[in-house]
Amino acid sequence: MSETSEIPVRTGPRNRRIAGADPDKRRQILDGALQVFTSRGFDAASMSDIATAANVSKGTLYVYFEDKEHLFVALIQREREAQKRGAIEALNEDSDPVRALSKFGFCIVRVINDELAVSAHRVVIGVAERMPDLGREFYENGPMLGSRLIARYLDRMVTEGKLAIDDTYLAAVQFLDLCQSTLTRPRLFNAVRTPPSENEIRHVVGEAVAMFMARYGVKPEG
Amino acid sequence: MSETSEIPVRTGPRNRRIAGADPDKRRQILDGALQVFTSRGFDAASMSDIATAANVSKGTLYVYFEDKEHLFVALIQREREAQKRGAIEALNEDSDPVRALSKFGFCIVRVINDELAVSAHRVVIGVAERMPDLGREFYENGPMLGSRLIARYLDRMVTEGKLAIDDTYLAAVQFLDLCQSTLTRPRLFNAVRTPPSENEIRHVVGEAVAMFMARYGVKPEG
DNA sequence: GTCAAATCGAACTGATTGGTTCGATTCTTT
DNA sequence: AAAGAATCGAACCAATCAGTTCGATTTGAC
Repeated sequence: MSETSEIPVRTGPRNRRIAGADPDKRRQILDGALQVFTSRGFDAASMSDIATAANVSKGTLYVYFEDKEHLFVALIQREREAQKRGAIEALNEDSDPVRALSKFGFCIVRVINDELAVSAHRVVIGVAERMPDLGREFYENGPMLGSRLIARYLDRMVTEGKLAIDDTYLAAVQFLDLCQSTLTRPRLFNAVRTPPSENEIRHVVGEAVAMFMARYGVKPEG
Repeated sequence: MSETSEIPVRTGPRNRRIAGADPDKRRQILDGALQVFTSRGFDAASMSDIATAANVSKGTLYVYFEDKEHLFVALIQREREAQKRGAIEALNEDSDPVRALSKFGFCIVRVINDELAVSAHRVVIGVAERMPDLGREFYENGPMLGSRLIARYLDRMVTEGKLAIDDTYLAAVQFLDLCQSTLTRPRLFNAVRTPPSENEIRHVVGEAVAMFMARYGVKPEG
């Protein structure tokens, strides 16, 4: 499940690397696959194209990945993992909700609207009907995880009396959705071809925080 | 652009129907196409399967639609049109923002999370990279249109002094996103296989309205 | 009932693709 | 330098699929 990104460098007899176990080559293949999959989608991406894009022979491709679907899954997991790391380190432990939420919202919205991330989203959603497990896994370890992270932070703020929230998970999702209002959806549909500027993001996140505090902030006095 | 759903019944000499102009047959084909496209996605859907599902010969299929892509576009436009009609009639003219927003939110969330609508969303997003025009068109005449509708209503409420909003379009999108928090995204990724219950929808929409009013409602006094 | 046109259906074409094979080549270790 | 394994690359196979063709059959206006 998460033995994806860190493959130990296995060696065979006589201390020689085993076929399909070179992590650099693996990365190289995944990079090529990323290009092709994200620019054409799952079905229209041909294995030959991927091999070419990765500067690898088709034979080697199949030494590293047993078939197209496994390659795709491995790729998605790698990307998801990268997002996860980004998100986790973005949630700093600022004890001021406004500062913490602003910072986190900004970071995560920027990541989510990045070219590659949007493409990956599109592809996963596109195959979700035929590969429900992949869709669910991606969702649970991506968006849902981010929400849970924020929810935990909100829990703390509630016990510290800095926020008044009944359902912190719902509140977390609300916040994340607000941060993306007008930004992410048009990108998903490819109606806007470039990521939002940092200023746009800052503005929308600012409004999100304002709305969030209007609802869940504790009044200065009773 | 929107001559899609109402094709006049053209007739040829001797008052006979022209090939590929029977609206019933056209509907029949689109219905079959809907089944196949939504259950398999654009690429994996074969024209033969569609012909079978529609109870129509492949030859006839190609009489009515010049190729796979045109068929798909026609189908998406029909579905989008249906959604549009649903949304427009849902926005009643209640002068109480809480009631109006609750009603509208509920209706639109139910429509959006319906089985077919979600599938259509998935497919459009999935091909958005290769067919950007379709994606944009679908977005602008779907989600974006809904937002604009609400924005107009909000404008009115603002001039009537019932709400205090700076950017009504942003507020509209925020509201729609709030209404879907925790509901639509997992459905898109197929992490939740059934539409939310009416009670769930009511609850989330209720929270959305509460949050919206906390931010944009005018204080009773002061 | 007749006749023309629409539809059927079933075979066919040409192109693409996932996946395999295998001898030639390049690394890497000793 | 020599061997042994990974990699290359280019041909190859079987399957699938978009789109076409055409004679047989149905339909509907007269």
